[in-house]
Amino acid sequence: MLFRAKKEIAKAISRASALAEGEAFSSLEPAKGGFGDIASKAAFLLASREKKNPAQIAAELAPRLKPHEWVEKTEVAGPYINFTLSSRFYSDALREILKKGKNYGKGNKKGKAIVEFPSVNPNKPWHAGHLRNAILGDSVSRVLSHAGWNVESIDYIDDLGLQVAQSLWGHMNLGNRPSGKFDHWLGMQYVEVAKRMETDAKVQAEARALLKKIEEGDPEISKKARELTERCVSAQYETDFAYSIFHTALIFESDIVRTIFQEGIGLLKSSNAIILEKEGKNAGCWVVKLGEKFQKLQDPDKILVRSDGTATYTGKDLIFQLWKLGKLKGRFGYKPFLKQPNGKTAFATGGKNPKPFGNADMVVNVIGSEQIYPQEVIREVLLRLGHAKEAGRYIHLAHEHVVLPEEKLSGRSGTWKGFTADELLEESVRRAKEKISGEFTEDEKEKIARAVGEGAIRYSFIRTTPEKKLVFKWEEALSLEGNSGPYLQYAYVRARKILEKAGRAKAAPASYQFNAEERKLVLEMCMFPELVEKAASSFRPHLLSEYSYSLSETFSKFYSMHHVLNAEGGARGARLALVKSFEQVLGLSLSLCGVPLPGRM
RNA sequence: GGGCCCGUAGCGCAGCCUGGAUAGCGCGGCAUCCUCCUAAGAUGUAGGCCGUGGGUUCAAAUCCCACCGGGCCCGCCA
Repeated sequence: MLFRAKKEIAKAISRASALAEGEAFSSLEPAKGGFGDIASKAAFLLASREKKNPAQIAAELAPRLKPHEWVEKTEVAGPYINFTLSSRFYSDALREILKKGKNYGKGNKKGKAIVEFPSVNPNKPWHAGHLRNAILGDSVSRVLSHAGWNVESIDYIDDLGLQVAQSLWGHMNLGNRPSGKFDHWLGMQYVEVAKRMETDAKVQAEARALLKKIEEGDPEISKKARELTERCVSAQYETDFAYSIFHTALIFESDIVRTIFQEGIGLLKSSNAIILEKEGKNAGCWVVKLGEKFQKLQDPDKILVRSDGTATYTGKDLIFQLWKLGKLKGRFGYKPFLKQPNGKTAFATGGKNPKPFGNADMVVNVIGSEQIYPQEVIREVLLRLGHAKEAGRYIHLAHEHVVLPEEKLSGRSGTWKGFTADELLEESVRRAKEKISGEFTEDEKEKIARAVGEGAIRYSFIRTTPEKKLVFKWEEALSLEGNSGPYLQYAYVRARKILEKAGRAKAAPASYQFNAEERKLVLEMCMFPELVEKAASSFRPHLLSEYSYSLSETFSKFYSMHHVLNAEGGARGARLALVKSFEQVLGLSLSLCGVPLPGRM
């Protein structure tokens, strides 16, 4: 609706000036406080072209504009031409938002996108850092989906790493009587094994031997390792679910090795993207010669296949990415793995059922920024394999890490203890519960605190841009006031409460004259579709958390200044329509950020 | 040696892609507002050479260059 209004204004400007409609359209921006609703910078453009004073041009141009019934006022302020939208526009806009309901801001169909996150090693609980990755990945999935992509959220389970071998060693030698949540218990045991490995050569040798057996597919050891990792992953996913983070499929590395590895290696070797090094320090390895594009690297050759025939991490990842992009014929067999609270089953490889997963038009990998270089290598190989289009849609969504004020979060040394995703949520819920005043049953309190506690964390983790390091402080992460998740939830609940008491909401009467606070609220709701598109195309869900906050702020102000239920005449109907659409839009926006909607607060 | 990211109020952040009207927000400080759709709220106020120095431009927090601080990367580890 706002788009159409801008289109109309652009048309009018174009008709009255030398600007093309497209230029006129891009000269439009939201007007700043007190200057109407939409501002045009067209005069600047014309001024530089005609070598005239922009203010003068604006003054001449404005009176000749005959926009549309949606514009009620055209004013000049220096070089700016400011448009004030009419009440007619506002009532039309409200009607449209209400009509579209859950589909408001929904984009056109765009193909399939695979989003990969968080790929945590399956031998420890998630800590705050993994949580940031997962929240980012889940939010991006939600946003892309609303923007029109068919999204598959995929988790890569590295069940062949040394970490798993170490945990298996611990399981076999340090006792296997888990207590408490399995991933926590296993994680603590891993810390112990890692410590021993540093000092005890025997432990190291035995763990390495186990790793070899796992990699070779030794029937007994592989089975044990798989059981261990699946059990750990199941425990990790309880955390996943507690934060409303969901997946389509879990791909185990052991299944990658079994199913597509040889084919992938073969494809690479037969291409001219990588070559077999005959001599020098990399003799016997298959490498990508990065010399041309990565000139200043200390070593411009990246090894993908070692001289013993095994693939490096980047080599394996490359093959997996080729599968995601539909470049390999091999297909995984799946089994239902976990029933998720959103009603959808998460599948895991290692079963017998075929599934149409993979073969994506776009790949988004949510991985720490320390992996920028290997991710670039993969993109470069895609290019050399002739997949230019795919390389363009191979996105590394790089993010910085969560650090503690004094140290880093480390799986091996156990600094995560006290900062696991589970402990964060528990503490957050506890703080939320403490704050609940009103008369609620214990059960209701628990429900509210769950939603608020979860919302506080999801919001605080998503609101900072991914490229910024996040120093974890309890007070900030779990903030319940001001710019925080609960603030948004509170605004939502207030709107809901009004609607519950009001009965059926009707459309705004066409003749109603909207006041300043009402206009601001509608205008902001009109921006939602544009925001969804922008957040999706830039892979920045924090744009939507910021939007949600701003929208809630506008609503809170409206709420404190104008009554709805006991408003007189047309105002009641108009405001109810306004509140109803606010509840819809904020609800949508919050669900895209993964902030749960509480029933009451 | 080279590359990437960050640097905006006491603290935590948004804005930078796509340059324009007084640089926004939260916490903390101070001062107000609950007989009224729940105050997890609203209002006001103090607080900023937008890291530094150059350049481009009619116009720079925003674009370009150099530098300074902090983090990360350049492995036959993952």
